[in-house]
Amino acid sequence: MESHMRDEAALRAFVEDMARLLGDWGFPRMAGRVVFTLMAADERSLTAGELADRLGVSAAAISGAVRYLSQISMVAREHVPGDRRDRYRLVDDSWYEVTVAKMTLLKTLADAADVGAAAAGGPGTTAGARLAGMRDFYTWVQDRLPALLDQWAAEKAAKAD
Amino acid sequence: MESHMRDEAALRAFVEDMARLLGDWGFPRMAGRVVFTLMAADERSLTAGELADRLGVSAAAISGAVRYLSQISMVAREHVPGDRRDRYRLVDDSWYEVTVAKMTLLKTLADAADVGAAAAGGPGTTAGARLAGMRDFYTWVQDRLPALLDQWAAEKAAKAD
DNA sequence: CACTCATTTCACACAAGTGTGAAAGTTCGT
DNA sequence: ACGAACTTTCACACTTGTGTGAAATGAGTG
Repeated sequence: MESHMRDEAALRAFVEDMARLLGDWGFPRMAGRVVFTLMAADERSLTAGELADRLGVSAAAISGAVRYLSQISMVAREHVPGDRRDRYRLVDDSWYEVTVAKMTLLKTLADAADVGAAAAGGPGTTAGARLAGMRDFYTWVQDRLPALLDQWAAEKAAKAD
Repeated sequence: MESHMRDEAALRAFVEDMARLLGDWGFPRMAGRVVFTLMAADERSLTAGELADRLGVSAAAISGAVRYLSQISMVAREHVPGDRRDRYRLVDDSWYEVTVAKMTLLKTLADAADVGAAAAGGPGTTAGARLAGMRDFYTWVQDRLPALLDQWAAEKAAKAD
């Protein structure tokens, strides 16, 4: 049946697309490739060698990428005793986690805007009022995001029944 | 009164911080500096020369930045007749607009995930199900963002009464 | 302990982005 | 039309990120 056929060429293109997309957003390209190779894998985990093979890149590139991804808790390293190879596994819902993590940017923006508003002379000045407005917007959005994400989790759980 | 004093040094630091922050997210640094110099200005608009002076950068750098910012509709160029200098003004709520614009990324991500899910063999496969989950998440968030932003606009309008 | 396979580190090449100075192009006032 | 003020374009230097091959390190096996 067609719907159960893996289109390897299309998947490679997909991985590359996503890596480029994340790359535009400041995410290291190779790390993006690794994440989406794992996403696109039917196996639960892959070795560094498998990742290198599927991506056609050097072992060194994989090494750097998985180190980065481990640090930010996006992949887990599984050391199987009795095997020289480490296995790498995606942390559950890692793209969800990434999204959440990226949202800390909102707090950073809000904080910076607050500092700027004060430096501009407070809300009594044109610039101060403008920067305070920016701060309020990002603060407001940030405050409401957790509830939004909870709602997603709840709907997903309901669907799974 | 202290609260009406501009702290120029702190504002320059603020501008640089924000530019670096946006830079990490794929936004051109100099364009970021220009945006936040305008945000931090009490004047409604600034000339290229004023921007260059305040930032301590070359006129060429300003030229490139405002061209970029005009293209993405973040600053408006105001050509005052009888004056050789162009004036640059922030489009209202431009940081809000930027945020909204960036959210188109969610659709791009969802679309790419959909393609990936199909290439992986559909929801019957491990990878296909995983990618479909990613697609569903981004689609869901994207669907709910407009309402969230409308709510902000409504609350802001209510406060302004 | 020596052997072998897997991973990491390192120096390098290559590509992309960033900002500058100088020259060229525009626009207004006279 | 000329000159002055302002802006844009261009070639260059500098920095940063990216991935490679080769050497070094680490881990299991006989």
